[in-house]
Amino acid sequence: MAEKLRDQIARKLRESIVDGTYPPGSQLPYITELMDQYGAARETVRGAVGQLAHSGLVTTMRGHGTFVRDNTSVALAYHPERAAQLWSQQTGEAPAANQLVSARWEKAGPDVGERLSVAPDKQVLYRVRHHHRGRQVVQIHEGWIPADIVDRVGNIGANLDSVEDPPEKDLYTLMREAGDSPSEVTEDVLTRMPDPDDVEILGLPPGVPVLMTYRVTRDGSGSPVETSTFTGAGDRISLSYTVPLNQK
Amino acid sequence: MAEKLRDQIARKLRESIVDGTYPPGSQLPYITELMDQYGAARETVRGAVGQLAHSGLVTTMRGHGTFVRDNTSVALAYHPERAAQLWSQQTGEAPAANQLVSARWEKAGPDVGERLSVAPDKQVLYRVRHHHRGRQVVQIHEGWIPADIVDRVGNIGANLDSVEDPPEKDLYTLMREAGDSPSEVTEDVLTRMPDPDDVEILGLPPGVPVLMTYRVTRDGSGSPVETSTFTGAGDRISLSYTVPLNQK
DNA sequence: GAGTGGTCTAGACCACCAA
DNA sequence: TGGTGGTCTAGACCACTCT
Repeated sequence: MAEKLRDQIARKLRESIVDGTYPPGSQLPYITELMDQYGAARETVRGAVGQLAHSGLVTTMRGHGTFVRDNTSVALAYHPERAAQLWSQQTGEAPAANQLVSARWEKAGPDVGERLSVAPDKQVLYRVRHHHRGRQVVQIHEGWIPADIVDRVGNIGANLDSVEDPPEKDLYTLMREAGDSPSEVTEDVLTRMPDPDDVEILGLPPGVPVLMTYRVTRDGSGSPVETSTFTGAGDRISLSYTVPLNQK
Repeated sequence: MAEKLRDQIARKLRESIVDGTYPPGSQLPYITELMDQYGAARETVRGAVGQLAHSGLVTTMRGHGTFVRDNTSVALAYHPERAAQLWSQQTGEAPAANQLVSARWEKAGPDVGERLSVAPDKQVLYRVRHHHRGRQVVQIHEGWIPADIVDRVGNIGANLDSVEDPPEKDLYTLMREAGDSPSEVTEDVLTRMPDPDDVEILGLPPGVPVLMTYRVTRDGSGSPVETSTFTGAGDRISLSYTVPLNQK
């Protein structure tokens, strides 16, 4: 079967982008020009451009035109080993800001309960943080801590009433001081398209997926002391892991 | 400003999906029914359903209807520590198959050269593998090995002519036997939307991103012995990392 | 005001599937 | 054969930006 007109337009535009005819930041022909060029109707051309937009290749700006997106810079890298400051820029800039958005007690529920090895009806401290870079949120951090850990660590509770997150000691340091030393983290990484809430909070353009990280932190005896879910903006986040290999 | 009709239809359908009115696997109303229900034109309804499809929530099947996708099972997990067998199913099934697709000598180029710490014009062995689960490819593995490593390891070359990948010793084992023991891997994880090639090879439905993993394997002295790029199907792949934390 | 992309329509025709 | 979703059209009107 013949190639659809819309797919053909999209393919040729895509080829022109990857071969450098339209470098990052440059402007694609106007929709009206593409209509003339391919003898296609408006909605057909828009469908073709829409394919590129949903692939994250271009961005459309009403009143201006269509522009090639620059996807070369995924600046922020997350290293689990450095949970203390959580963020390090690959360029060596300062860590990203870290804002506490909400904190409350709730039941663990089946998912979090399994990750923390506690019963689903146990109370856990649920906290949400937004990691910023400039004014933009680049990652949503949801964390759950069992009640007995909170009791021992104690001053986590001080954060409950403060929305502004001071440069306090991080959770891992507090846990060590309380005797619940975290010694190992396991992180499962997945990807998916964002839901409307993610788009809203992270300010995601079309065609950008999110990185999901499910973390469980354990103490020396293997008992979970904390679990977290991270939702990162796919165009601004990368994760970095360094793992030793078992020698033969 | 009023909510667009298309967005309104999409939002209500989305809400009906998440609240269980349309559970995974169930069928959404036909386009013609939604046209009547909302008094909207065909293309408007299709745009709304298209939003859900691009979010990975539903799948449309010509001649049948629109169905809610089941995204609960991301069965395959990748553990870098177990590079020997590369894949382990969370359910404990056998590792996925591993097919050598191509192998050839080429110049490292700037990107691979930097990752391997060799000059861009140095020759490297470039190999492509497809990781299968059943008949489907779930991950594309591109690997680059410097010429001097290949010389010492030697029998990597045996794979050059074979398209079927026998259950041979894996690369890490061969390297250890040759004295180039890999002792550490660094993996950078990103996500993006697939390009048409990815869609073709991985058989990706609309609205599914890919997981990109950039790996560098180093020996005991910190010299790179291998680098790889993994492109994983976002609906069938997860990565799993376990990292020890530095004790205070 | 002129030009951009965004929304929406009513209708035609095509490709695929089941009975 | 009848119903499904997919493609494409020609045209109207809207929202936004710059001059």
